[in-house]
Amino acid sequence: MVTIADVARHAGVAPSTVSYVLTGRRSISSATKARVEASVRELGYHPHAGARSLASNRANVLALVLPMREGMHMPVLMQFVVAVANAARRHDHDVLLVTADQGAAGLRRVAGSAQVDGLLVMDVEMHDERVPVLRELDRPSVLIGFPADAAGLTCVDLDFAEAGSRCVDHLADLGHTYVALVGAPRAVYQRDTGFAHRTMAGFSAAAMRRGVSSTTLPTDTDHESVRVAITGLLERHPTVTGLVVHNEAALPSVVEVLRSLGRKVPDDVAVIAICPDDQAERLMPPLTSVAVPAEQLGHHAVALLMAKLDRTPTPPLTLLQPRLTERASTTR
Amino acid sequence: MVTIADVARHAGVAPSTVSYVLTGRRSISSATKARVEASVRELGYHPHAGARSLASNRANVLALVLPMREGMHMPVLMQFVVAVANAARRHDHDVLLVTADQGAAGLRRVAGSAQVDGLLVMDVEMHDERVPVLRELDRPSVLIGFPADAAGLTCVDLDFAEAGSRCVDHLADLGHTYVALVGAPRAVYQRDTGFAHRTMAGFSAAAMRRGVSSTTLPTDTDHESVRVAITGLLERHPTVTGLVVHNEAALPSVVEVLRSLGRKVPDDVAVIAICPDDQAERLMPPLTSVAVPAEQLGHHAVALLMAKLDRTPTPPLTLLQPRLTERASTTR
DNA sequence: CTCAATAGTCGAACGCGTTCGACTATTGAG
DNA sequence: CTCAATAGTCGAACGCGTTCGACTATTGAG
Repeated sequence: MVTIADVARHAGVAPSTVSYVLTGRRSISSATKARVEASVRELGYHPHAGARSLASNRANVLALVLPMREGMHMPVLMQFVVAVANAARRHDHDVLLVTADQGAAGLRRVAGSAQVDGLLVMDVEMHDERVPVLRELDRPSVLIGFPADAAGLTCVDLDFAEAGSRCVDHLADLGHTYVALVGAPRAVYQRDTGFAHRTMAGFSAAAMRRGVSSTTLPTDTDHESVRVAITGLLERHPTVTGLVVHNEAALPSVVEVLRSLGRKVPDDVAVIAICPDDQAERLMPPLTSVAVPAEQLGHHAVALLMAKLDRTPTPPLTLLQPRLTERASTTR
Repeated sequence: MVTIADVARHAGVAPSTVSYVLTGRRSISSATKARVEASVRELGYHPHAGARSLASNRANVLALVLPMREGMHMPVLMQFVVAVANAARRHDHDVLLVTADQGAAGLRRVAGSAQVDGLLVMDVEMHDERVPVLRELDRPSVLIGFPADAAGLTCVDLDFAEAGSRCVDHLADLGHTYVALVGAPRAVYQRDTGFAHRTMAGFSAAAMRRGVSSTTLPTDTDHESVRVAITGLLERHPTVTGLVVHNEAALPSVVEVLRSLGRKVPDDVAVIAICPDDQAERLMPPLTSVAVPAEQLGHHAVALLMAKLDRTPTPPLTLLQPRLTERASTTR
């Protein structure tokens, strides 16, 4: 293994000089800098991460804490993970995975051992056992999603209330007077998942504001449950002409059930989904949708965490604005 | 921050004794051990990861190298990532993410800086630029999937040839005499992705062996492409009565196109998918399927890598056997 | 031209674990 | 009972970077 001493010898300078070239913490003459950089390249030198972390008190690693529960929508999750890893690299940091089932102890472990400089916590719930732990850690963190009590924390998320509201506005603009929200499985609401609640709140508030009638129903993801739910919905509320679906996994079934009931999309029923664009595009007809901007969220979360590491002040709460894309499921 | 010296002082022993209690590398009297462990708990001591890595030459971190290209199936990927992270924890290791776009340089960086003890490389292609790099690294690695030249490497994967073959056998057992493989997008075959080729080879070989006619076609994932492909297939080969679909993203569209063409599943056309169970269950009718055992693959890959770290001999090639689950799409 | 400030470089100390050799006390074989 | 082997513990050295203080050479202000 090549050490900084080898590089120093090769370049004819002191080890500390090599360090200053690499970290840029003191000015170095351009001649020396060039010589050292050539030696680094020639010897294939990579600083020992452990030694660096020990000496500098910086690991250049961020923890990415994955969601607690199953039933998360995998594609969005994965997009997010990749976005975070890439954004971190652009800031010269790596990403260490901490999975759900390690719980709060996992956070204490990676922070306590100085394995990471900061933490990114995904899919935070309203009453999340990890939130108080984050507060007591000596390392900065950024939450994706936000808990009931966000005091002293930095949170970032899609503005789901605005997403729900935007969907209703779009339908109201098209002349619909009775709209329904086909939501996440009941369990998601029961465990107080913030984003599901916020979508619903935005949806209902916009319906009030626009003077359109509205109803909401939680929906499981298996085909039979969706069939029962949608059939029941249209029986109880026969004049509903617009659906907002905030349940990625149930989406294909919703479309299929409408067809089997003889309801044409968009002529009889207009449909808007809150889901990734590629999924909306793949269905028949392609669905008007509001996308969860996983990549943008990931980048933003990393940027906030890096700012906190630099002790730059950061806003406690960032809400990304949703983007609605019109497709065939709402325009006749 | 609490150090080993603090713990030693608190327990009234030498730092080295604390180290021996924690690592178990020398025998310690149970009285001393208990006292040290109590001090560790009381002080909330976590060994500094960098110092440990520097002193012991072991980071207790594995690199997980994500796939090179887009178009991977996200849910399976994510399942795999989580399975790897959990399995690694059970062996007292953490997982560092290395994304595709870092390429071979990323592997050199994390290995060269001693940030990781070993590497897990996902979705290896037949001619993968990362393979020669893995060979020259001084750290062990395990590949998921396998390249054309696997000499000196350890690989693990689902036996996709057997998966393709199992599907044909199932259809042949049910009396089908003409079967088609609806495969991945053409691009996947063009870039020599091993698993797609192997499924096709197993499919074709089994058809020969069983004396059933067969055809294969690559398929893009958007609805329109699937419609064109399936319609064309059934026009050119009107007596095809069994489809094997190895393309998760196209699956909903395949089912939908068959319906729109008036072909009943399973009465007119039987369908078997190679896809995760939950997806097969969610479609209508639920599909007979061969699952990609992401979790099992993840565990196995980690177990192999840990064995290599312990210098235990490991088989160069491990193929996990596929499991076929019968559902409504093949039984009348 | 003088003196303070800055640029550039070095050497030593330090960060926090693990490991090695040495030592004492205990155990067990004969 | 003796002596070798083992169990248990300690202290020092070590791993490899970064950072601090010190020093020299150079620059720039007046």
